[in-house]
Amino acid sequence: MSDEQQFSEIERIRLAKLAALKERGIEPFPPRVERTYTSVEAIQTFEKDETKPVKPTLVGRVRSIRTMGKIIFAHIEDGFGTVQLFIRSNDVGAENLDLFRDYFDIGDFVQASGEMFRTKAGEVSLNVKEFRMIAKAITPLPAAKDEEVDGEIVRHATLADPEVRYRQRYADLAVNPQVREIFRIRAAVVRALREFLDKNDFLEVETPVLQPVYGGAAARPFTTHHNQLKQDLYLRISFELYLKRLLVGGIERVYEIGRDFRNEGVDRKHNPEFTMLEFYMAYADYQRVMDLTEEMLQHTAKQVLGGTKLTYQGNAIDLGVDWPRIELSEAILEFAGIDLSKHADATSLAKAMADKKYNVPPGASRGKLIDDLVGSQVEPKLVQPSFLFNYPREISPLAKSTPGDPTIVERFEGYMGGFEICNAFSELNDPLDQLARFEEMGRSMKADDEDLHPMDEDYLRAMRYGMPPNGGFGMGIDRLTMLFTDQPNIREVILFPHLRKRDE
RNA sequence: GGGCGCGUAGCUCAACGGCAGAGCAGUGGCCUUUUAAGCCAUUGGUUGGAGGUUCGAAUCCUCCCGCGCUCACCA
Repeated sequence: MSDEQQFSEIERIRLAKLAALKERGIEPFPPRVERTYTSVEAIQTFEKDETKPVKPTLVGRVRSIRTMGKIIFAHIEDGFGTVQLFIRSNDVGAENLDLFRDYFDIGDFVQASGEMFRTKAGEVSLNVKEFRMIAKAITPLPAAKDEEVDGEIVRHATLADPEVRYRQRYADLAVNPQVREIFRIRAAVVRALREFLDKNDFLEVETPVLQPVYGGAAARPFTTHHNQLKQDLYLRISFELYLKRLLVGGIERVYEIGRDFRNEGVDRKHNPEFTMLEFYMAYADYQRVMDLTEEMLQHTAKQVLGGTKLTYQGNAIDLGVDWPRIELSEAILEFAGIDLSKHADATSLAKAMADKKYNVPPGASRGKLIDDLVGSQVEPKLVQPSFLFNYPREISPLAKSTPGDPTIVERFEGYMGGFEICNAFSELNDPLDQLARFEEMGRSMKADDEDLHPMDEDYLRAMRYGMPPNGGFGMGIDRLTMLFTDQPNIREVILFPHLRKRDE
């Protein structure tokens, strides 16, 4: 394929400009640049006292150009804001003005020096004395100004196609400042969580991503292989079993923030790799963890948003109140109209659900049915932050049973904005009970080979050395970020979300 | 995996069986205080791909590719 075919007309023109610059002895990609102020610093410094000269050297990407004969106005954008360049033939010389006009394009990175001043229209700008190219752009940025037909609404037509936005996130970020803001908030969320846990004496650790035995959650793993060891390995689906090994080792409070990988369906709440926070706290139970969860998320909201109130998809949410704690069976009675105490087995519960016209997966266990009820009838209604607690044992193999009822475990999930954000329990620390649970799971899994989970013998050995009673917690950082940035889709808070491969 | 929808110029979108268009971007020109600059001129398309129906297909049909929504799946 020739260059003629693989480059667009605009790109060919820009390549010609690039060649022309080199021809004139100008290096379009110099190795070093100078900068004495950011855009915002230059403007603010000047505004403090406009009688005092401010002579900055600025850098940035050209975002607009308005040529008016012997003067040129252009806006450049750096990582902090934008600033207008004022380039006048009288100041830079006719030759340089022509150079800018003929060879500089929107998208190019430039360096410019001069003196700050205020234009007749009132905008603080740089009166340019010298400028130079510091990086030439070949491909035009996917943005353009747009004009409403009836002249009412002013709108810039920037990249909107979700497919291109995700596949070419660099272009999305370059033209959509609100997208950059999402990832600043995301970073602030993680920072605030870390800060909170560090302050509460939790030790941050890193545990293996490549695991010989996967566990700690219900999901199919990604499989890989180590050549020299001649052994299959799995990308972790959770950190749980490794972090709890550390409790055995005498670390009382431990947490990890990192990536989990689950080989499952992709939708607006699921990406194959996602960021998880898990912490484990010795000598705490799940009620104590609920208290800490409330505190942690209130702290995070204050740090990130400056307060405890946020709006998610049109719903006002306040994290600042005491979160309601609703027993799971009560929530199901209230929101789904089914009294679990009257349906002690799967058959009976399935019938009750069918009577209510709820979806009933065939062959599901009672625990699975309850989980489905929560997901379809309860979860969407939990817009304000709240906890559901006391879950069925059969869907919680790592949680400790309640003292009064062996079929129920001390587990809670936190909900906000109509979806689950965290999952926690009083961790099971009895190795014999844990072995029984694994065997139980193994049996119920045999019906479906794909989901068969291996037994983690080493984890059981660790438990036999003695594990302190503890409360554990897991939370999806991506989903929390969705709430804090009011985004309906997880792809909006992941820089490079997974998409199907496309032949180009 | 199922259902529904979408895919047209660099970007945002029209045209919906009858000559493939607009705004912005680009290119050439005028313009020394613009900022949606303005004015004049102008380039740019295998309408996601392949096949079919038709005198004629961006438009209708089939298949494929990709994306979105949704359902299912997801201890």
